[in-house]
Order: sequence, then C-alpha cells, then structure tokens
Amino acid sequence: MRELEQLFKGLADQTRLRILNLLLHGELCVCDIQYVLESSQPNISRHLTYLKNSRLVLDRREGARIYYRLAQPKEGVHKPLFVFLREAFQSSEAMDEDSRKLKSAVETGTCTVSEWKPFSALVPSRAVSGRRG
Amino acid sequence: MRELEQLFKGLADQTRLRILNLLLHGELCVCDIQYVLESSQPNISRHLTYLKNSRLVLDRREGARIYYRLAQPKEGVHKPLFVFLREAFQSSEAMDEDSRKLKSAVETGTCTVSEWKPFSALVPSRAVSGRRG
DNA sequence: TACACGTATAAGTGTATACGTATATATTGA
DNA sequence: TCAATATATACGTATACACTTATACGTGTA
Repeated sequence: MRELEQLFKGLADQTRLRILNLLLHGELCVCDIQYVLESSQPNISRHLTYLKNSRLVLDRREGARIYYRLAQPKEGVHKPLFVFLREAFQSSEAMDEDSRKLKSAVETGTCTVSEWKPFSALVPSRAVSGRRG
Repeated sequence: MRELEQLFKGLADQTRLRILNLLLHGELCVCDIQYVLESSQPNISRHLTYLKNSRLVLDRREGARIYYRLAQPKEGVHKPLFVFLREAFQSSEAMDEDSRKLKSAVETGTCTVSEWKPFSALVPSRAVSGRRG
C-alpha cells in the first residue's frame, strides 16, 4: 500500500505532471523534455528518476541517450489513471501549450523523437474505446 | 493545473488513502474515522482539511458532529480516479482490514454512521457498470 | 588516451508537511 | 452560565523534497 502512496507522490508535482503530459505523446529522451519544459537538466533528470521509482515510467538506453516512456499506459492497473490524466491534461491550457511546443519541435527536427503521437494513440478515450489502437 | 497537483497531493499520503478507503463505504464523522484508524483527533482532522482543500471530500455539519463524504464519487471528473482507487484498495490487505473494522463498528453500533455500504454502492466496477446505483 | 555530449548524482538551501501536544472554537444540555 | 463533547487550529520538531550549482558517470569518436 506504500506503493500506492508512492504512485500518487509521483503525480503530486507540477513538473512531473508536465513530463507525463509529454510522454502521453510518445517516448522522449531527457534533452527533449528539457527543451520543452525549459528547465535545468538535473531537475528533469531527478524528476524522471522520481517517476521511475513511482513505477510510472520506464527507461531505455540508446547510445548516449536515455529514452523514457509511460509504464503500462494502455493496460494494467494504471489504465484508469492515465484515462483520468489524459482528460485532465486536455482541458489545461498550460499542458496544451507544452504539447504544441513538442509537436512543433518534432516537425522541425529540433526534437530527437521520431514522431509526435496524439493522445488517442496511447490512451483511448472511454467514449471511443471501441476503436483503440 | 495547480488544482491537479493539489488533487494528487491529497492522495499522496498513507493516512489520507486510508480515510478515502473508509469514505468509499459511506459518509463518516471525524470520530468514526479516528476510531478505525486509531490515530489522534487533530491528526485526522488535519488530513480531512487537506482532503477538503484538494477537492476530494465534502463536509456537512449535523449538530456537534461534522460528516465527511467523497466529492463526486459516481460522476464528474473524479470518476475514473475513484474507479482506480477502489480497485487498488480491494487488492490491499491493510485497507481491507480497515474496511472490516468499520463494518464491524457499524454493526455493533460503535460507529455513528447509519449504514455500511460496499464499494459497489458508490463506485460501480467498470465490468458491471450497467447495474450501478 | 583524450575529449565532447548526454545523463545522473551530490551538496547546500529553502519550503512544505506530518505528527504530537496544547489550546481554541462550536454545539448541546443542565 | 457552566460543563461535556466534537472538531479545528497553533506551535514546535523532524523529515521530505524541489531547486541550483558543481561534479561524476557513461557513451561515442578521434
């Protein structure tokens, strides 16, 4: 049950929520997140470590870069949680601005991630859950 | 967006999670919660104030007692969150022990709340959401 | 090996908060 | 008004954590 507490502690911070909003669009490396959030590298790194300890994200090394992604966004116990987050983020102007900046960075090649994904690609809305994927 | 951070801060504490687990069974006064959780009155009161500021619970005065209940457990933006909580609590031995103690207190009249409600009365499972109510 | 780049961690500081103890406030009844 | 009960708040202490700066670690390349 301490796990549940740790999970919510992972969500109880503005910067980490912004990171999760970005990761809902796809896998990203640290420098991508740093670029969009305009924060220091150690700050982003520490929050990502916190999210990893809270079992919210997973990481993967590719050369010198380390890519982070959501843990079980589609299935598993976290699913209703990500459904809630996606809906909360969509009604937030601040989160939407981050999403737009990420999308722009992907399109112009500023960002290293291969593609920008809309929310629906990772967390299908409950209203349209029939056409997930 | 600070509201979302505050919401998760409300959930990011063991004592508050235990309180929410109890409130999933029905409306309770402070002394009921204090009895089940075996904590000090000021501690419970402070956590309830925190939950109220996080928009997770609502309160209502009835004589000298103040009763607390979940905010929008069935509908509204919090719904998928409570669905997640209910499922998480059900797989927790510690939470289950609190629930049993509450049920026993209701049955023996130790508790002041009028009735003990199973989870399904407040937060219908997604699997059986057709027969909610 | 040396260097550059991406990422993680350490040290220091300020803020938030969890808890206990004591006290204040609100309601009820004599 | 006084006392009893129910709840809230104030204060002090310990701890968690967010942030900055500096540094260490890991990888790729010359």
